[in-house]
Amino acid sequence: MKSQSAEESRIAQLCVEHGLKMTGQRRVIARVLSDADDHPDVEELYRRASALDSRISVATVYRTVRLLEEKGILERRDFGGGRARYEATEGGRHHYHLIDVDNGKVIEFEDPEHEELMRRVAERLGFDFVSMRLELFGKKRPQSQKAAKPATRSSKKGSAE
Amino acid sequence: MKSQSAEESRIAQLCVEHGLKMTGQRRVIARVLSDADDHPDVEELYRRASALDSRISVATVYRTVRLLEEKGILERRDFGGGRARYEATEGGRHHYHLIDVDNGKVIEFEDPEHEELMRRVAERLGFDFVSMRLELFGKKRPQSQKAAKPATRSSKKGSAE
DNA sequence: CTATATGCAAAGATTTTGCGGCGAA
DNA sequence: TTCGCCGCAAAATCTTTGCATATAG
Repeated sequence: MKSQSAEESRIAQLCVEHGLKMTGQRRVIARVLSDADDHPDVEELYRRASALDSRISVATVYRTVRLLEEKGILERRDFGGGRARYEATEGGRHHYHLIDVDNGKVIEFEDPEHEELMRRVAERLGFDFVSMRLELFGKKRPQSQKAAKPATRSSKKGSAE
Repeated sequence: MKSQSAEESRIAQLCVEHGLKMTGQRRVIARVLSDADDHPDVEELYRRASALDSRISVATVYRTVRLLEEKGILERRDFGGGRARYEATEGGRHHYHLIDVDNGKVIEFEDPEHEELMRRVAERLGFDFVSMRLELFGKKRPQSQKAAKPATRSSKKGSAE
């Protein structure tokens, strides 16, 4: 969802700043991550990366997301379903996730005062705030339309939201 | 959290209320869960349950926690490390978790106004609040000795907390 | 040139499931 | 008696790793 240009993607730049070698594969994965505005799991990242360059293996995707997570460039999410999902770390404001318990859809929302609140909590407990994870689960309020689909717990091929 | 008596554990009672058969194994697992004041993973639950009754298999533990989670009796947590951890759903106030990024220790904290805040967020987005998950990651502040010591307990490396 | 990365496949780790037998209600 | 539950082990997932080769810096 960002610059489709030929220049380095935002995440590729971060990789360089962190002293990582920019191989072809890594550059492609970085671009996929930079362009994503959802929360793809490894399988989905692999699919998207493969579409751009077929010389990429899943192992590399796993190694890359792991590395980027360690560097703080990526954040891992768990929305249930057993697979880790990733999204780029944001610089300033964070956003959180509301998961529709009926269909697993993820809605992002912001809450500016939230992080400040958590910083204070951390401080009160004697910690420096590093990051946070907030997931809200809700049921769509039945005001206007469609009946909720059964809460399918085993979405094998959900890909991303 | 601690009725070591011969009567049904709190969770066992909930099982009955939900129409589940109370087999010997299930009763033991229910007791282990009722007595736990940490966040055991399946392996740890299996260990504790086995100590009370050796005729229990891991498969049953997996099946049980899954069932109880579906019934809303248990909540699954993900503190990183790849394994799901469980804790009993609380009736009234909720507590949240602060994870020490340096050693993985988990500290519980409360924040009464928090749930109300989240209820309002959900409402604003057109949802009814179902539940939430909040994990805060922090680094222990080295400086001020007077920093409030966490009034909660923490854990060990391997199995639970 | 050397430290990193990668592919591939095998190994790990965690969780689920098929099936025959058992037991709670 | 009936239907749910259990143990066992195989299988399904998801993720990591050993090793030989390739390549960025």
